[in-house]
Amino acid sequence: MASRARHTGRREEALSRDRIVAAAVELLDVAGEGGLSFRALSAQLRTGPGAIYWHVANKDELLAAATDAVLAAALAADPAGETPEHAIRVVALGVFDAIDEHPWVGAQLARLASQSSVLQVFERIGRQVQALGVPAAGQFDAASALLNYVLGVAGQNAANARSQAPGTSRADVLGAESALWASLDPAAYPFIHTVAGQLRDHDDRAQFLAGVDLIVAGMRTVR
Amino acid sequence: MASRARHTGRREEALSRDRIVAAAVELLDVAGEGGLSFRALSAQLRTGPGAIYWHVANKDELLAAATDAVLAAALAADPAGETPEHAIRVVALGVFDAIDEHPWVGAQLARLASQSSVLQVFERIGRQVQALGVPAAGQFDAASALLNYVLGVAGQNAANARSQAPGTSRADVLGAESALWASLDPAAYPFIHTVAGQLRDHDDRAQFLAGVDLIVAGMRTVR
DNA sequence: CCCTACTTTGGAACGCTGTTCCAGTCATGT
DNA sequence: ACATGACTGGAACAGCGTTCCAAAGTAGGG
Repeated sequence: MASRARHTGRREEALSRDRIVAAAVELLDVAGEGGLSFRALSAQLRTGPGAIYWHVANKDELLAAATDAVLAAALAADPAGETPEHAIRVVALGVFDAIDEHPWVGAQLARLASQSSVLQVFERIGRQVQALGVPAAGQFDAASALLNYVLGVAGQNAANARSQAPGTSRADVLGAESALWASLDPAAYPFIHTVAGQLRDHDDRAQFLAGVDLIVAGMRTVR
Repeated sequence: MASRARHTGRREEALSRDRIVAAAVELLDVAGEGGLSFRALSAQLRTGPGAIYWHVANKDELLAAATDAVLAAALAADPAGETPEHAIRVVALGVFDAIDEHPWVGAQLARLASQSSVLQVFERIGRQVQALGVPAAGQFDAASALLNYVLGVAGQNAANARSQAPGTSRADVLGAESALWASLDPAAYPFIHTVAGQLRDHDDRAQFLAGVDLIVAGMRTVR
C-alpha cells in the first residue's frame, strides 16, 4: 500500500515504451541516423540492451514508433479551414518541417510504407483531393501522387542532411554541387548546365511548395 | 609478350571493379537488400574481403556503382522522338521498370541523392520540361518535382517489396492492406475508407503513370 | 508477515557486419 | 634474374541487432 502510494510504476524511473521511444528520438536527433543503437540507447536509459526488448520487439519497430511520435506531433494541429489548396499546403509543410527538424524521419518515411502516421497524412491529403473536386475514379491516384512526391522529397532531404559533413554549411554544399553541375559538358547536360545557377540560391522549402502547387494544379485540370 | 597475349589481366579471372559490381548486382537481385555483404560477395568471387577493398572504397560506393550500373542500362535507349509528354513517360517508365525488376535500386535511389545516374534522369526530365514550354524560371522546380515524385515511388516500391514475405503473393499483400483500410473507422478515416476497394485492384505501374501525367498536366498550366 | 507466482531487469554471449592490416603472390620493366 | 609495385586473401577488430537467463523487484493469498 505504502509502496503503491509512492509510485504508480515499480521503480523510481521505470522503463516504458514511451520513455524508450522518447530516448530514441533524442538520440536520433543528436547523433543522427547511425547514432541509434541498442547499446547507446540502454546506456542513456541506464539499463541493459535486454531490458529494452521487453518493451519493443526490434529496431524496426522502434524506428517506426519514433517516426510516428514525431509525425503525430507535427500533425497535431488540423485547422482545415480555408481552401483545399491551403489545407494541402498546411499538411505538406507540416511533414516537410518535421523532416527538416529531424532528418532521420525522412529516411524512415522513404523506406517504410504504410506506417500509421503515413496513413494519417494520406487521409488528410485525400480529403482535400475530394474537396478539390477530383472525380472519384481519380482520387486514389491523385492522392497517391501527392503523397509519393512528399515522401520522395523526404528521402532526398534526409540524404542531403546525411551527406552534409558536420562542419560544412548548406551554402558550401550547394555551392560545390552547383559548381559540379556547371562544370558538366553543356552538350551532354544542357538542362543541368542551365539550372546550375538556380541550384546555388534555391530554397528547399519554397521548391517543395512549388512542387505541391504544381501537382495541385494538375489535379485542378481533371476535375 | 606471350603472357600479355594470353590475358589482358593478371589471372585467369582477375578481380576488377566491373566484375565486383556485376557480382554485387547479382547478389542483390537474388538475396535482396540485406543479401549483399563483403563476405558473401568475396565468397561468390572466390576471394577475401580485403581484395575487394582494393577496387572499391566502401560499401556505399559499391551500392552506388551497382545502382548506376542498373540504371544506366535501363536508360540506354533514348528514342526522344514524339511529344515531350511521351518522352517523359518513357524515361519515367524506364526508371520504374528497372526498380520493379531490382527493388533494391529503389531503396538506394531514395537514400542517395545526386548519384550520377540520377543526374542523367534529371537531365532527361529537364529537357522535356523545357520542350513542354515551362518558363525558364519554373523549369528547375518543375523538373525537381517530377524527379522527386519518381524517387518517392521508387522508395515505396522498394519498401513494399521488402515487406512482402517470400511466400506471399502480391494479391495477398494488397488484400490484407485493403482489408485493414476497410476496417478503419469511417468517421476518422473517411477518405481511406472509400478508396480501400481501389487499393485491392490497382496496378502500380498504371498508378505511377497517372501520377506522372498529373504532374505533366500541372506543368502545362504554367506554360 | 512470508511465501509464491509473475513481471521486469540488465549483463553476458552469439553470430554477423564493415573495415583495416599485412604477409605473401604475381606480372612486369630493367 | 631480380627488384618493384600491383594485387590478393585471410586474420583480426570493433561494433551491431538479438537472444538468453539468472537475479531483482512487486503483488496477492494464506
